[in-house]
Amino acid sequence: MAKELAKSYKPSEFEDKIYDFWIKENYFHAEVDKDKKPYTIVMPPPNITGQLHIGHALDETLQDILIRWRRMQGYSALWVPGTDHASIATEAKIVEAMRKEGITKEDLGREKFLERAWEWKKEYGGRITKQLRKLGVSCDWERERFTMDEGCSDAVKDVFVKLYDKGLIYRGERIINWCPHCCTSISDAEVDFAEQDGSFWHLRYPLSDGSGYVQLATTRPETLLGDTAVAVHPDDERYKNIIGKTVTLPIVGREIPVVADNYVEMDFGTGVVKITPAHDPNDFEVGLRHNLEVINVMDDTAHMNEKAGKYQGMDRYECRKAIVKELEEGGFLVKVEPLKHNVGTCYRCKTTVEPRVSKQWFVKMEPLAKPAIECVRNGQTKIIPDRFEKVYYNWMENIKDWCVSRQLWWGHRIPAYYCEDCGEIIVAKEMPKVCPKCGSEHLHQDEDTLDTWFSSALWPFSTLGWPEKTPELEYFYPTNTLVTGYDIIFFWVARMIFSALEHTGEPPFNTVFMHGIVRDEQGRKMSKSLGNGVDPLEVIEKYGADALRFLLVTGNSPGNDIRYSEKRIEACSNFANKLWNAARYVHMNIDGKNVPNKLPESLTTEDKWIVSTLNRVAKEVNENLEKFELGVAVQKVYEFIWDCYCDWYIELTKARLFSEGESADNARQVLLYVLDQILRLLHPFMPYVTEEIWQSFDLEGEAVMISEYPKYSAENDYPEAVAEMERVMEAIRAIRNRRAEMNVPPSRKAKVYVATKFPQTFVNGGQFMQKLASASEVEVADSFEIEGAVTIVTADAKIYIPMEELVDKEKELARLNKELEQVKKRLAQSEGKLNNQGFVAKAPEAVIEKVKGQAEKEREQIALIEAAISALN
RNA sequence: GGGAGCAUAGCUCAGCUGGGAGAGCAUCUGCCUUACAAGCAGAGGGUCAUAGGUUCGAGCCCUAUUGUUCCCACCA
Repeated sequence: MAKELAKSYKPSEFEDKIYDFWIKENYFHAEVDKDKKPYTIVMPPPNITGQLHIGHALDETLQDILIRWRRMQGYSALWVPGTDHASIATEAKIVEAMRKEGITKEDLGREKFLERAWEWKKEYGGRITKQLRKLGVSCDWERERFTMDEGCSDAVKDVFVKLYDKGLIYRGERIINWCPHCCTSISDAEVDFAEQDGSFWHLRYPLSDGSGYVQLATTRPETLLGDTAVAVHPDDERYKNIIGKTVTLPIVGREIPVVADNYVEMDFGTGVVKITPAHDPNDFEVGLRHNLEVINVMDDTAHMNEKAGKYQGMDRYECRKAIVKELEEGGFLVKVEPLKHNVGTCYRCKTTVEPRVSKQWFVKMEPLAKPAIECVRNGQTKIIPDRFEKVYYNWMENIKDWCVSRQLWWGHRIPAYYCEDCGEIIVAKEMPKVCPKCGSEHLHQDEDTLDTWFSSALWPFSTLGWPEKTPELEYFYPTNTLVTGYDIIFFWVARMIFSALEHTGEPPFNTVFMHGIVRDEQGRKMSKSLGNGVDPLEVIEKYGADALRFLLVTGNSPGNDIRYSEKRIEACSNFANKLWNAARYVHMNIDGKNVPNKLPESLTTEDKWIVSTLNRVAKEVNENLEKFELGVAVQKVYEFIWDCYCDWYIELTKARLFSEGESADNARQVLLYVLDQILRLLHPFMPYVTEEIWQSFDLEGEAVMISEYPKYSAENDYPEAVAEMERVMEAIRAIRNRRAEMNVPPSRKAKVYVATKFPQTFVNGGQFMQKLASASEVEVADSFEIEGAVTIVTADAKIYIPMEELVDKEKELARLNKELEQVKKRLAQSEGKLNNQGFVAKAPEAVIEKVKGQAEKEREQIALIEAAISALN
């Protein structure tokens, strides 16, 4: 590893090298270790079809921060990576590729198709995990899993069989959402509703007895071909007399009944609804209640089928046009009005879904949902932020059965077998040799595969070896934290919870840490169609992974969206550069001097100040991380490094390092010690640059990533030194402030007189005032009688700077008066509180004391300023 | 129709259990001070959406209103 630091910070020159080093040393690997406490995260498996996008970057960064932090705290920290087979998405990609070659799935056949799919997986499946590595993720690659690997597939079969045996999986003919493009059923959760401009066609259906007609309206005239009734509300006086009669379906000529059903809203439209049980979920329900015939008029691709008569072969939208035309010609069309309405679309391909009756496998949800609700309600699993618990309950409490079968080939084939002779259905992990009922050898497996989410639902335990009782499962399960976006609560989080409870008897994780999505600079969702996506790999190339990670975590609060901006990432990169240069400063001062990495015996006030501040920051950062306030934690680390260490402490050491001796030696030790602690504190957030810097020093241990994370220690807390240092710092700031206001260049030094009740503090601090406040000399006493000087009043000191020619008496008076006003205002506030009976009676003691202290300081300041004013007059 | 989030400096956002409003960027001023000009030192800029309420005390808690984003359900 590098033993010296390059002149400038160039992340691209060392990030890959550092990652290889970690891998080579096997630091990411976690073992069952009874001497340590386990900490486990399972990675939400990215789709094998996927390319790394900024959303992954956010998700992985948050996980990596948590896992690195816990690892450094001494946990056996396991982060299980893996990928998802993504049945629909992957199959669609492969089919598309084949289409370009002019072949279809059917041309190839199932076997050959799957061979091709596995080939594809082999070629592209590793792409995304390679990209993940660029981010610096410290997951245990030895334990990488795939949802279709042997173990996960076994878990899937096991679960399916168990649920079936318990009666929680059944096969039935129901109305489901069908995607005519993907040619498969999809679950309710996979339907996205989108508002579309449509039309409302008002139609007239003649009564069969010739006594008139009923008028109704529809947004889907083509489904008329499948109508098997019209419905009215049972209490609707207008239509009481026609209930039980029949109407004759225009064009088709079929006689269909008028039924009465509560589903119809009297106030909407004409109060008459056409009923198409095969193509509308509500109509399907009505159909069940009235024993209506179900006539499916479309095929798999939403083209009209033989039931559509002369319209057979037409696409549903062509058919719509044709039907409308014919209705119009036949005098059945009353009017057309424009209408905005919500249309269900496939979440993968955005094609309008076609509700359709078909035979599918379902998971019975109610019995599974109950314990899953309880598990969150009683706090076994906590969702952060907790507002998402409401979303979770809402979904779980209104859940419908889950359609899990898919008419796809790529995925887990349903372990159900049918006897061709007696029709027996056998659900088992392996195909039986003969039918257990009739002994026939003619069996075949169900053609369908399972919803991708069926296997993802098992991910937290299937990846740890379940259903085998592995040592890993025993030790690392239940997992600790699940980090994911709020957009997949239903798809994934909810399903993992009920699956885990059902199959392992325990919740899959104790905390769900939700994050938002990454938006562009204008706050828009990043999407392919908008072309506003940011490629994380390009960002890494340009600014480094550390800067990207830092961007994603700063200002991040649980559950909230964040915006990406070029400006912000520059700021993050500048921060890494700042740290880099601070490290170079330390090198410059310690190289070749054999500086031990520990605190020296005797510490100066500024040493104690920086050590104490570090100590307190470490305490707070740990607390924030415990509470998943990662954005707050990183902010504190940032401020400590930039403001405390760089802008103050390093500057403070310059005076000491200027002259050699014990004080200089001690300063070197403190500089190094604090830098080491800083690198550890920052490491989970910016792993690469901290490691590169850490390795450039000769520190005890192998790597910062496996060093111990800083924590609070009482012995490193020096409250008095902190108070003293702050007095001096306040004075320095005040002097700088005045000089800046007066446009005095730093090169122009001036003698400084400090009148104070803390003489020793300012005598010690004098050297800093010389260095940092352009003082030529500092004199300290109880009081001074100085004419014609600039007067600066701080809480603990009255400072005079004689700069006669620069002092404009009028201006100085004006400034002092302004300051006097401000302090008086504050005093009035403080006294107001103290004179308030309620405040004194009810406020906590500490708060009252604080206000008293403030008031006292303010009175002193007022006296000092008034004295300065009268001295000028 | 039901629910949730957000509204704080010109911009993007923090603000932990109520106890004297913060950062980054932008703007302005002065500095190449031997780690860093990707920097240093300063300055200006806020009725914390509006109106009530609770409290000794509200950016924070409660109610209503407005604007905005999102989720769920879905009306034919």
